[in-house]
Amino acid sequence: MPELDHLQPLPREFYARDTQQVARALLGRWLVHRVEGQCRVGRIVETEAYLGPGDLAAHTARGPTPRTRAMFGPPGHAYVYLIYGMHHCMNVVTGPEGSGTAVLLRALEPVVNLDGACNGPGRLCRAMGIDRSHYGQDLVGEELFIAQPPEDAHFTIASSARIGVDYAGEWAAKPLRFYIQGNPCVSRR
DNA sequence: AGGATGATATCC
DNA sequence: GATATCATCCTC
Repeated sequence: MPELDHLQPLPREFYARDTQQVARALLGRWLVHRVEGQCRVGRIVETEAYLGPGDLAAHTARGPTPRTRAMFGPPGHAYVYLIYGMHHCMNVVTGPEGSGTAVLLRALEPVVNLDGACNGPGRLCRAMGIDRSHYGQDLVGEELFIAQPPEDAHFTIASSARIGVDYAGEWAAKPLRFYIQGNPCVSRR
């Protein structure tokens, strides 16, 4: 049983970097949600980078809208949205404020208190208990955050095209999905 | 392979 | 105000 009480949020500077760098750096770190008296923890094993206006696969491709306000906000906050009327997806906002960039969290390896599957962005949010009430929430905080795990395992990072963005023209093929090679919790494809 | 299910962006 | 679309998941 890991020492859950000692887990600390990564600092704002972690997120205020190049989005692809953050997407890679998030792999292997722990997503922590303190909710309903329990601490839910999953190890991030799959991410996708969304590079802001101009990235035709990004929600911010055509500039700010009411929905994407958080994604244009300061780094280290959550951008959560509802997709297909029933699934939530969680992103962490990256880069300088106003860049409209974020990293989608796509899959976790269960560590503590995760019931059911957590591979795939919708299942991840369901298992962690994340929904739109977390929209814009500061991840440099006590309730929902990302932490350095107590012990670091070595792994290899692989990349591929992002999933579900075939409509995005030449942006669909860019290798902006990152995952821990060989990890069984990575979503299919 | 197809349906669920509702918010959102973009049109009129 | 209408409608097409969607960074998905589950069942058939």
